[in-house]
Amino acid sequence: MTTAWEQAYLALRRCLADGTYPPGAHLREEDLATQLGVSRTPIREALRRLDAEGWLRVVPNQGAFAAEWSLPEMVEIFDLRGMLEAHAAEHAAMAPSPQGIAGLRAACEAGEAAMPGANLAAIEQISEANVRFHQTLWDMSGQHRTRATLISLAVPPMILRNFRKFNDANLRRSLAQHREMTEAIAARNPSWAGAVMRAHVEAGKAVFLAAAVQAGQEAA
Amino acid sequence: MTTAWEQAYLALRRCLADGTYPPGAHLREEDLATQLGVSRTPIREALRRLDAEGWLRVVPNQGAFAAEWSLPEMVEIFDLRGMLEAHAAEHAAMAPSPQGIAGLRAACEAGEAAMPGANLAAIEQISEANVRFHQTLWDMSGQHRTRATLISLAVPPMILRNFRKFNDANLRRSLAQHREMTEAIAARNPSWAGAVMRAHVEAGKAVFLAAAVQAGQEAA
DNA sequence: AAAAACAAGATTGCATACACGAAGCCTCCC
DNA sequence: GGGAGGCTTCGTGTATGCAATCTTGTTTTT
Repeated sequence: MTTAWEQAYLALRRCLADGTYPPGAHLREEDLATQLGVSRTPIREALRRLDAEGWLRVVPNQGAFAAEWSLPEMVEIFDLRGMLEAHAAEHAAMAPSPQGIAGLRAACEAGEAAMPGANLAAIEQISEANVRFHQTLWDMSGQHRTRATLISLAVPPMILRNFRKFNDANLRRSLAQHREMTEAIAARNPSWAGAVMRAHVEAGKAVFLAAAVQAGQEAA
Repeated sequence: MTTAWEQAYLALRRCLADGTYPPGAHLREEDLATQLGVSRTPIREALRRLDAEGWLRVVPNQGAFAAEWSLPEMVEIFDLRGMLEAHAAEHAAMAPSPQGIAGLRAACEAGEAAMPGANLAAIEQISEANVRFHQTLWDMSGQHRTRATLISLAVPPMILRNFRKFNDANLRRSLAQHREMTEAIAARNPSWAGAVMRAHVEAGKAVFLAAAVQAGQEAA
């Protein structure tokens, strides 16, 4: 059995990722404690970690507020993600393990098997395979601080949330890029792998920005 | 007054940075609590945050162990620092504020005034001006997540510790690069500023690696 | 003699209780 | 009528206590 604070951490992170707690929401320790069936102590430790990772902001004597993601900040995170993921991809391509390559291929296949992403369940499956692909690559790189930084930038939930904005063409391109990265890594070609990763992240940023512009026009 | 856990966090981080707690050391909550004059609760919250930031590892039911900084990990941090600082320099050069440029110039002058760095006091003054230069640049960039990431990578203490390894030529080059970056930013030339910053960090990495190799030979 | 089992000590995990600080509201004064 | 000051209430910050778990040293068995 894992610790209570870790369970709370995972549960809260899930709620923050899927929008159960909307941006700006005030999370009260007592409520969370009764809701998860534990005391405030493990809740507080989970909140501290979520704060360190950027999921929420803990203001002294005021409590925790779900993070608000401004547009410039999202752009900044996409830029950082591009640099860090390309760095990880380059290192993964230097000395890839057979198991790592097998993991990447499995994630590719899991995503492709769910195409076309017509229904919600298929989208969820592709999203999950998508996150697994990137995390496998981070592990393969052996760059632990890079991986920790990507997690602290809340990249996994960003990937998940942004993925829902992908149309069929976006999904196909994303899966094709995963395939190409796998090939580049198997060929031990760091600059190829890094270049595809940079393009991959930039493509995701473009989808995000297009959706943001559209949302802004609808609001006006 | 800030909270007790934050004070504990800062105190522990300082001790981890300056080697008071050597890599691999087992940090007992009770000891830290009595040592800092607080109870275990704020200590635990500080340890959780330090764990999230990679300063130590908390193993369930076993406690916290100071992180071991291997040579490959230091190289990784230098690489990440190069990317992130170059990103910050590029953004600082896009729309530099007059106060920001004045701050960079002041940091340059403070460092140059202490040359040649013969005695320890002069080295400390240059180090301090050095850290101030970089932090001013981070603020100018407007890239908050980049700044937060650099701090979480423990870059400021790394700069301070590495600076003691600089000889006279290294110091002169470092100060000259600060001057050049200031000029590039004042000229609103992002790629120039970014290129100098990349060189600046690589030069620091080279000094660090040379010292590490020498230390390794002496140990053998 | 070596390995396994056991017991005692130590240390962490979590719950509870109390203290401190902040936000909102009412009252009082100008 | 408006604003300032104090009070009340809610929520967080910290301390303490107990239970669970791990470590370690010793003993017993093979």
